[in-house]
Amino acid sequence: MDKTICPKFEKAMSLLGQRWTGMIIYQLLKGPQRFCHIETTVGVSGRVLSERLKDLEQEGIVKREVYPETPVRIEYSLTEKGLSLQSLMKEIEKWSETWVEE
Amino acid sequence: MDKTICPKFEKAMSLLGQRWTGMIIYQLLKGPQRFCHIETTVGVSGRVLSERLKDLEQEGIVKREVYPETPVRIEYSLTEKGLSLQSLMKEIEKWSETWVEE
DNA sequence: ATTAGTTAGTTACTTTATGTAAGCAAGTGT
DNA sequence: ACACTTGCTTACATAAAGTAACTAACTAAT
Repeated sequence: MDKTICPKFEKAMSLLGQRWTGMIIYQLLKGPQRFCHIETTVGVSGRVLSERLKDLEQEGIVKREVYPETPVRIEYSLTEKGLSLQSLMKEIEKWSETWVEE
Repeated sequence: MDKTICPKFEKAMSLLGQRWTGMIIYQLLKGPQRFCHIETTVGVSGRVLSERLKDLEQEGIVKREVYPETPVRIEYSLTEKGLSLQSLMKEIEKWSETWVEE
């Protein structure tokens, strides 16, 4: 029984284990989308969504692109690093299908 | 682009996406262990650990066993449902090794 | 018999995170 | 000028988490 926990794992967990972060990534795996669409589908408040997207951008997981249309369109999408979380999300999906009851 | 999110996935996420929950499960995958050992290795406060262990027991993920020795020994371990999270944890580990820098 | 030490918590209080709802900037449409 | 859009931010209220002291139940030592 090891006394210590891998710091990389710990960092990954402190990211994914944050409220809403997983749901936001899961939602973005469906394709690039704008702020208010994530807000309504995920059910997170704009205040927190804004915070999370900034964190995820900082971590290189999410990319933000501005299209100066009218009204302005800003699209959030996953980077390579973000997309690499797909198999992980699939695992959670699989687990939930087997073990979670509605 | 789907408008809705699978409720089972959502429930799994609200569990695993809770602060400390992932770390506690990860730690318990190393084997059954007692309260204060989890507390120190994971670095979670006793107050929250107590709360989480109750939730996880309720969800059927963690099992609590009392050994009336001196001083009393109480061991927490994973149930079958809890152990089934191993591959998921391995995925997070794998991802963190590839993408997280210390 | 009193004092100290053990584990597994709980309790009261403080700090941090999140929710809620209103407001703002920058633009178009009427 | 005024309403309407998106993508936020701000101020304030509530919920969650951290901290440290305390308790229960027992042993071991003084």
